[in-house]
Amino acid sequence: MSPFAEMHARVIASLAEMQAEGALPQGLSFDAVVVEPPRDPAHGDMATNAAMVLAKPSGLNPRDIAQTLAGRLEALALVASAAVARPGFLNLRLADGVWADLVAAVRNAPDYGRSALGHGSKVNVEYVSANPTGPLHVGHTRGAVFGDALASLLEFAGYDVTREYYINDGGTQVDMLARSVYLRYLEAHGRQVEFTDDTYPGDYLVKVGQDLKDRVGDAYLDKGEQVWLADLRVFATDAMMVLIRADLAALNVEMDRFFSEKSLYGTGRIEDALAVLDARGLIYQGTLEPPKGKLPEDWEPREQTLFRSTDHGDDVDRPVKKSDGAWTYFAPDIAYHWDKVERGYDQLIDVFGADHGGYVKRMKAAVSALSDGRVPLDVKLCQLVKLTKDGEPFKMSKRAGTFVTLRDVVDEVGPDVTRFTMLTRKNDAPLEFDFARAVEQSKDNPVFYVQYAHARCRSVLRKAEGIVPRDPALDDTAEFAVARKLAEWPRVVEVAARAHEPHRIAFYLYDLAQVFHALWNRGNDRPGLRFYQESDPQATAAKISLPMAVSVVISAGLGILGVTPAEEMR
RNA sequence: GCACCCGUAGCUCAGCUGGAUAGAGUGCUCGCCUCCGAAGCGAGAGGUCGCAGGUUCAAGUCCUGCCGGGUGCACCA
Repeated sequence: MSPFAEMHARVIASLAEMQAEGALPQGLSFDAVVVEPPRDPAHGDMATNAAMVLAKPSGLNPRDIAQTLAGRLEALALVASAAVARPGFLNLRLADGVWADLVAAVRNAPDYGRSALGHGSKVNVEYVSANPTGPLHVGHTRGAVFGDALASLLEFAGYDVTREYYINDGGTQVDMLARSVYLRYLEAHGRQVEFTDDTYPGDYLVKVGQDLKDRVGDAYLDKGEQVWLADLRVFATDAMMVLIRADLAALNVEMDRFFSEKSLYGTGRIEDALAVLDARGLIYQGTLEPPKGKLPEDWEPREQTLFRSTDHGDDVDRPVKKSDGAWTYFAPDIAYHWDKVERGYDQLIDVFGADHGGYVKRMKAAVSALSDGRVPLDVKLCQLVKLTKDGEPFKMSKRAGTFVTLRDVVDEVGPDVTRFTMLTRKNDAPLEFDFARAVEQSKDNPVFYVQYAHARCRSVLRKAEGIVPRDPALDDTAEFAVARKLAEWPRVVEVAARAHEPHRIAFYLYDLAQVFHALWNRGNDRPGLRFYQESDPQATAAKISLPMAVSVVISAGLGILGVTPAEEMR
């Protein structure tokens, strides 16, 4: 248990005692009471807002509440002092032994920070979900890294997580892909071909065309679409999914499930999902108002089958069937989310590119309607990635020609650097990814800085191999600073998991690395602070708990981000 | 025209889902490696948190309205 969680429990217990003794009125909610690290370390180790949040509902002066609470907490062995500060904060300073105990407890506890927050509830995280029409590009890379790290984070926080990829293999873009492969097939037979606007010109289809030739020989030559289209749709998407899976593997992303859009057609799944909405009176025939502002040239009123998404927070109702009776792209998406709801998830998360922002409300409306509001859907939008090299824009791909692929990035800097760097920004902030800076070995490269801290820990521990750690005796402020930072880890995990924001883990690791490096640097001036004491195994035994604990937390944190901790910097 | 996201130090960005004197990196200024664990270290300057109201003990954080930037806006996916 982290010191913060323990102190929180103590504070709540003390408040309950005060209630029992009549110092506080009955019927108060303690939900808003928090124990957190103060911004300014001079205020102490922890602070609680209990007195301030209880002042109003209890009708008491916050100072009086704080004073009474202070007296109770000071009686605890782990509290060195409790001081009431101006607005009504209660600042706590903990006994030195608390921090030493924490370090001793963490040094062999790889599960430190793991949380029961999720209570094993089922979460489905859908990410990447790129059209199977080509290799993954940088935008997908960010989504892949973000989604994967979020999934790991939720696992670490006690959720039962499924990582899922929705294959958009049902729409017209698959016809385009199939025709493109056909062109490459003709090419493989030595024919001259021309790629039009509605085909994919990328080199990655050359091999697919050749593979097709190897498989069917000249059977499809000079034949119409009706002969080969259906076969090529399958053949081409299968080939693309092989490509995409390999791309994901290069990034160390492993999905639990690939869900095919195509599998929804002709099976009644879409009809079933819409029947659920219909049963709730949310499906009707109607004509939409033309959009305000600029009117599309070819706009004309058409009667369509509509989903009354406005009943669930959307701005306008959305068509599920086109005027010709075919499904819109929204219909299978509804069915897919209905499938997820039926599979019993307590919570759904979709990771989209920012260009799909306009899609969020209708998707939330659909899930809300399908689950009667029981299953929350959180949609995380990932902003664009701007690629640069030494500050200069970096655009062309070696492979795809028109766009930079995931492979281009991973080949250049490796999966670890790719992943960490992608998480050094909040998901909804644009990300500048500089190839040169990403591999630079300096303090302003967070990847290196965190890896370096871990490598230093491991280096010390290799030197001290065979020495059994003793309980640490902390006495320097830099040592306490590291211990305090370690104490924050479980809180960071929970806060990040609750907010669905894995970047918080990356920033925390940077902070931890920073206080650790600071302590290391102090060892320059004060040899007594060094972890490895050449001629004094006893002293070393007392010192190495700290680097052990730090490496435990950095490993765990990097593990969440999907980054391999470095044993040494080479 | 509407919706969503963003606006914080010269620059790139954090800010723990309402807490105390708003932080980090970089850049700038000054001081530090004949020896030590310097792919650096220490110190300093730098801010009307886009603007204006509102909510309350407390607002960078929540609400409203503007300003500026990005994204998306009937049967395409």
